[in-house]
Amino acid sequence: MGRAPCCDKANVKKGPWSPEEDAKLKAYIEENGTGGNWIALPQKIGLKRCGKSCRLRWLNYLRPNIKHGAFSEEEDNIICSLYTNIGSRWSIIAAQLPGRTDNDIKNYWNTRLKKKLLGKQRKEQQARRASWLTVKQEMKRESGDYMLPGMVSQPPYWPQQPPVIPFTTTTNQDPPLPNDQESIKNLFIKLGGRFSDDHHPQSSTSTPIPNPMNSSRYPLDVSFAQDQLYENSMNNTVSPASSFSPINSTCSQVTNSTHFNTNEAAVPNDMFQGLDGFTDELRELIYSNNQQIMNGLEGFYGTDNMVDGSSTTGSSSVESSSWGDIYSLGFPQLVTGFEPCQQNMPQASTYGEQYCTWAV
DNA sequence: AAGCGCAGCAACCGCAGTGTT
DNA sequence: CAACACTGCGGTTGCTGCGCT
Repeated sequence: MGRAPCCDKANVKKGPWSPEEDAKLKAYIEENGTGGNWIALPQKIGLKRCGKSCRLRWLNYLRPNIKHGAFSEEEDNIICSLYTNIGSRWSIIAAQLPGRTDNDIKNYWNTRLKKKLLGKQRKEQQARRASWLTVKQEMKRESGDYMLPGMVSQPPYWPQQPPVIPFTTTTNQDPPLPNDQESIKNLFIKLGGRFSDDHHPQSSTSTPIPNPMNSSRYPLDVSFAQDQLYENSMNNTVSPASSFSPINSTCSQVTNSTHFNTNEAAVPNDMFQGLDGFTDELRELIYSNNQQIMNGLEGFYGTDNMVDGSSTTGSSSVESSSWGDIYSLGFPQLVTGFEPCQQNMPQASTYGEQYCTWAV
């Protein structure tokens, strides 16, 4: 049994609003407010409109300070970044962009941004494929047929170098575009986040970890000792996901805790300080979203594979999720910070000191 | 100039969550 | 505590304008 309709559909006007209707609605709300009852509102002012329609018209068009027109580069970046972290929570994304409505952002994403980013991604995939073929030919030429039986001839999914986790639309191979980096940084600053290149406080309980990376490429103070991670994972006390990811904890547990597992993995207290400035809601969303991804990864890899990092088909699990191709675009995610660590685990000892830096 | 296809945007629909009785 | 009313949200639809042939 469905819900009763919110209004008598036979007696309500549908379609575009006329200037007269707009004027009536605007004048009434500016004078009296909505009265907390949208359903009754159209009758009060003599509009043959559904209350929901009035609400939508007000929120998306008539409300003061609504910003119409082209989106800026910074707005693009914010939308993309938040979308990859929290998904299609348009109202929350809109809350970060004053003057923009959720409907506006949704339309903009569906009609332009999505295409723009997917086009970019396609180009990058082609470039990667081309460069892999070149490398493969080069290696063949230099050392003959080096493939052992059973080895899979395919491009390595994981980067062999410590990962760059940019706040941009670029892939992990590309340096972040300064503007993108800057704009997202501005958002985090606006939300109260702290950046490693703002200042470098070491919390009294944190382990001083030398970071070989250029800090400007790792905007948040969220370093983690990868060797330690690997050891803890191999000890199999807790799965890697639960051992150091915030996703199995509440925000407060994460931000207040020094240890994420039972094996004395000293994780700096400020590991997730970049999230401090987010609203609780936004943080919860980011955490829970990444938990979903991680659950997906665990399901795909199996816990054992996640521990020993032996899976060879990792890329598809994320890319085939409902989040689709967008996830491989390289926007900041907790999980993408995690994945490269997993990949590098088997080589961790050969790298010596190697660190996985998280972008949030 | 007319027809067609496409992109962008406004508006609608239905479900889920929350408050009230 | 259940039923109902209302709001908020995200997905989808359909209209409109523009460019191309």
